[in-house]
Amino acid sequence: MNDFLTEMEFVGLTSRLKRLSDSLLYSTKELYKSEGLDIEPNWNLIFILLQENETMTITEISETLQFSHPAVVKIINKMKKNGHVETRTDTEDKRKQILTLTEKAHKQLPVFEKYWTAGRQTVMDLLADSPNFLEEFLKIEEKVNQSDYKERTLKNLKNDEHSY
Amino acid sequence: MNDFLTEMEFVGLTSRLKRLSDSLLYSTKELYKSEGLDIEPNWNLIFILLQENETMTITEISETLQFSHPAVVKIINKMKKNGHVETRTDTEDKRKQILTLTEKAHKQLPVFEKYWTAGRQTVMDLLADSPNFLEEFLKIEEKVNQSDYKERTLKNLKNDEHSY
DNA sequence: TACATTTGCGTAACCAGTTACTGAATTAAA
DNA sequence: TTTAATTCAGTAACTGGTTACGCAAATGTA
Repeated sequence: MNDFLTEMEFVGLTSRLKRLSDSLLYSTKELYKSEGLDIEPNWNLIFILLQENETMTITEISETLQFSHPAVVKIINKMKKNGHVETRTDTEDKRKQILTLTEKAHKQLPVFEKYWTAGRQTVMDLLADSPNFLEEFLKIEEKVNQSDYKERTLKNLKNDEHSY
Repeated sequence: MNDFLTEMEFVGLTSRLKRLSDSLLYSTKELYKSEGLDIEPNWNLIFILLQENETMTITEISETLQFSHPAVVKIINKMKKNGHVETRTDTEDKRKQILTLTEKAHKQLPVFEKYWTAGRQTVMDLLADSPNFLEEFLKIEEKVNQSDYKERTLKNLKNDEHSY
């Protein structure tokens, strides 16, 4: 493959992560498009949540997925436009939007699920030769969560200065 | 942490990859901003390439980094605006833009390199408890390169249908 | 009870990438 | 040698995410 970013080892990792994540994203979009499904990547997560919980609010979803709330607003607006999600304002707390799956969504779910199952299988295939990947990836996430790139780098910078 | 995406195992992986990649990206931007450096994430890759090769074209860089060429055009335009890169059209092939680092860039490089070294140290720290990560990540990249998510999922879909 | 603070969510502007298209220069082929 | 095909780079429009800001509703407090 002769990949410059791979040769860079630690330096290239961030870009490689983005490259892989983008590649999966665009490929998923293409898959749905070519198969004529009017859904998008990530929607499966919302579908799963709304199946499990019946009703949820924007904030609940954004906290569960650890997305910013405007991101969830955008996704939900698209799903409303496509007729997969309905909203009504909570009568007790009029700030809240109660989200539910529509009849149409429930009807189409079995079809969607075929694709999601195949997709899950793909991820399993991709990970087949990388038995420690999920576990080690989680460790990285936890570390970043605990202290992010900026904090860590500033600390390293300080340490380097002291080492004269 | 109680992360829904992690609980989803294979289903959540794509989103987790994006989450981590975004987190690193935004954190890097913030670092440079807070330290008053007028550079951006990824520019280090261009700097390294232009140090190693003296001159390169847009296409050469986009192939080396495996970015689309419009992405490189955008980055280079910013770097030109900041006075770190100069361009001139190749006299032999007037389509090509010859890119070089400016005097200013060379002058500032030692400062930048302090930050890049500290950043590389951060990535090493993040990977410290994940000794197989780079190796296994590479395997995933190679697999995706060889046959992407869409292709694999369509194949899985077909297999599932046959298994009635 | 009035007022300050917090919360929920919508909008705007931005960001780093993508694909699709274009035009000009080069190269290949008739 | 003319014409067709390819290549290089730039622009436009879009994507899924982000932060920053504002408004209205709910909650806490003097």
